[in-house]
Amino acid sequence: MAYWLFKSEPNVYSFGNLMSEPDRTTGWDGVRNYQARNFLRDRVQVGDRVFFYHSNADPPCIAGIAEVVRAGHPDPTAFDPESDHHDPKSDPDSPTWYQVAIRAVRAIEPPIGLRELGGLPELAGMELLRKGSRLSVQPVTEAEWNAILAMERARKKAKR
DNA sequence: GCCAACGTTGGC
DNA sequence: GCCAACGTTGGC
Repeated sequence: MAYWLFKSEPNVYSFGNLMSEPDRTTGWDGVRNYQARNFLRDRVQVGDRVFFYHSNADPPCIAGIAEVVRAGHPDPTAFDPESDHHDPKSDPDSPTWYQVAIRAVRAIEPPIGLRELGGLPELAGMELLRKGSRLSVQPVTEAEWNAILAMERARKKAKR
């Protein structure tokens, strides 16, 4: 099992939106970056865990955890002229863009802000924290994943 | 709103 | 293949 971080702007699609879906599941469509596409197509597997990150939010934060319920398959919005993500150059016989399906596992409440993450020494090499990082689907190491969950537990404990 | 960092496009 | 111009991302 591998770990990932998926970015979404909450005013477009939030973790709350995912929780409200039938079966709390959605297709992660609309990714139009080749590096992110390669991860979705080739690397993300059923059972992998995902941090759901809110970008362009106040504050930017990890808002929840999801699991992958379907591995990479062609993104149907690329072929839909009505979609904002329509790509007329993508050939259905050789699709350019891929999606996976994810299901919400649980919210992280309150969310863990980017600034909190920046204070964790274990995350010094994390892609999310790299200046200028824009990758919307990014791998998370097991050490990074565990450090973030440990911070969440420590926070709960401190509140009691 | 600003702007740095980044990815893509297209002329050459 | 180079690289300038452009559009986008995303924190602040």
